Amino acid sequence: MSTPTARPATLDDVARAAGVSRSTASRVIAGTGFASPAARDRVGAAADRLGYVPNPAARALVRGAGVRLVIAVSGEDAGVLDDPYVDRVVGAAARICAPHGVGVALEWLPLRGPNALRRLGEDRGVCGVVLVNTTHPVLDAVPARLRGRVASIGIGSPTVPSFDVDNGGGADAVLRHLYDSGRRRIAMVTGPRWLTCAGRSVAAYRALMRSAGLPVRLVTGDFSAARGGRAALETLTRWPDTDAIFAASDATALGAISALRGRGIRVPGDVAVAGFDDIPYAAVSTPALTTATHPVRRIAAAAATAVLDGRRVPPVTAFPSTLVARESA
Amino acid sequence: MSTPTARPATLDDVARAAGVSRSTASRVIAGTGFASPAARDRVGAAADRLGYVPNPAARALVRGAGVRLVIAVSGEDAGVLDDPYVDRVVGAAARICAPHGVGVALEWLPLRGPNALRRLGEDRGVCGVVLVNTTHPVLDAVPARLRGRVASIGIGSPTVPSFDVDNGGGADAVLRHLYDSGRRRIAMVTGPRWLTCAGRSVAAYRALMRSAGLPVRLVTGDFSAARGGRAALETLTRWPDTDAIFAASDATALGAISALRGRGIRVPGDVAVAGFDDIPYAAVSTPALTTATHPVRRIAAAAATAVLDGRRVPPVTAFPSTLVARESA
DNA sequence: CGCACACCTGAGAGCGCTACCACCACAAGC
DNA sequence: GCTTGTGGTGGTAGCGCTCTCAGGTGTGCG
Repeated sequence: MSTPTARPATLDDVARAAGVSRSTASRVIAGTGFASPAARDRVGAAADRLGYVPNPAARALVRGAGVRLVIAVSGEDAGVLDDPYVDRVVGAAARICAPHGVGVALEWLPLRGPNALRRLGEDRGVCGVVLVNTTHPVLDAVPARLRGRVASIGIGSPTVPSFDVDNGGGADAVLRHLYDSGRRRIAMVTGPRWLTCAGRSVAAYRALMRSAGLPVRLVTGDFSAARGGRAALETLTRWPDTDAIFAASDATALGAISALRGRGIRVPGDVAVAGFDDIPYAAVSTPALTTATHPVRRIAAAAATAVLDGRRVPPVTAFPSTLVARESA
Repeated sequence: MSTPTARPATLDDVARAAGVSRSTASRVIAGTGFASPAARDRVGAAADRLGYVPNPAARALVRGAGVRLVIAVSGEDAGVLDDPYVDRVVGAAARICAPHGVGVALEWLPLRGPNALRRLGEDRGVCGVVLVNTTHPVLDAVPARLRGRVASIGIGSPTVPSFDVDNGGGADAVLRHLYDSGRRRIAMVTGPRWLTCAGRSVAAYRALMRSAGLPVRLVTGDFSAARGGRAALETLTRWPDTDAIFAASDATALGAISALRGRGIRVPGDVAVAGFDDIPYAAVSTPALTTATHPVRRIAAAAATAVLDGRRVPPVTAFPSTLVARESA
């Protein structure tokens, strides 16, 4: 019923208890190779009885596998690791990894210096890397050992599969909603300029403005609420007749609404504001935020799964984004 | 400058390159035992040149150390893992663990069945556990192998150190603010009933109400926005003259404000609403949320550090919580 | 009857590392 | 001279597991 000693059971203990060799026990536990039903039953029973859990370190050592999945986040400085978005990615990945006996580590990957991935390549403890907000130089410098064990949330490359929300589709849905509700002077507060994947929504914005014959009004943001507030004010200063702001993130939108309210500008009365992400607080903000969904957890889980499985996956997986029309636009 | 082969360098490679034995190289790298300055220099140089990174699996195997820190979250069901609060804990822990070559895994620890920790005790891959929202039965069933390698965010026990925000102090600061601004019919929406640590703020509420001779109006919540909205409405139904609601979390407060607004009740005009946590969105909500700080990341980082170091720490570490007075109360 | 070909099993090497132990050189003390 | 350190070093046994390889026991077939 319980382990005789304080020491956790090893495969040897299980084999002895089941009356088979370590090899056979290993085969049964790992589910590889041949094993008679009888042996299978006895080993299974012994493992249960002793509460046997394989030692992932030993397993990783002999298989050369690694025990750690690294979430590598690029950005200006290590402060990007303090982002709620990054937290959600890490949380979702940590949940996926747990049953595999794999842990998740969070590191900042500087934009300069493509050698950062090299260190992770040398570290045999690393079984895979999920890149977040990365850039092409990084994608092009994947060490040989990590080939096929890297996924990217955002842009990808021929060798690194990409997982992301359909930025263009989501932006398009929001912008059309803005247009359909009569807005004609629509400005956009973007994500950081260096972030290529954020460019998709900007492209959708430009395309729609052009096809509708409307002016393009772009202000660079960084996904943060603080920057969103400043960007909204800047927008109204440069183009006072703006009647709608599309923010690249909900945080930005919330910051914009707050700043606008501080200036006595009504939302959505004077200016409609829409975001992107549909964070949990979007539904209970005042006014309730109109936005497009961004299934961060599902994206992160898919990226982690791809790395863990090491299977071939399509080069690009885009998760659909749908409009959530509430009150702010 | 670079590894000659595609295979990452091993300690043997370093030793050979430095012209010393593997033992000496190990001593220098691990920083244990004697080593002459000359040997130290040569090994260090060789390690740099080869880009040597120790294999954490091998190290863990021989030291019997474990490579994974498990964040074990208790709650009604596995859905608690989807909480932004949990995400922040995991993010902060993952950041602390990365330099140690340790990964973080996220698991749900059912409230029933104290044997859940037993499995983690049998798993030699687990180097420590951080309990979140746990209960006494779990704390009293720590397996021998994990003794001294468990920390709790929330309540602790004689053997498991506790790290938490000063719930009582934070609640007290918010409630006094409510009282000082003239509110006299103050209701509270609590956290889940089974969560003992949440009881501290309830105790502070009861104490203040009693000493001020005010009526106690308690409604049970669960920290969520949805429940917060329903709880606020319930409060106003049961006690229509309520002029302030203290919510045990910002999400709850935001939900309450949203629901109140839906009923045409003005915040803070008719009812003041205050939260607890000071989440990033509290500053940009409408009205800006009055709340008390809750340094989740610092708490999680401290808990992870304690587990990683394995050093003795004080049984209780309470992080101060301060009032952030904004518009909602 | 022998031979191929399943299916199944156990011995044993070895993944990369640390830690124990034996050893060596040299200095100090009787 | 011999002992007793003291600082430094290398040999080597394993940590717990997987996986290859050499067998060993059946069945079907020429």
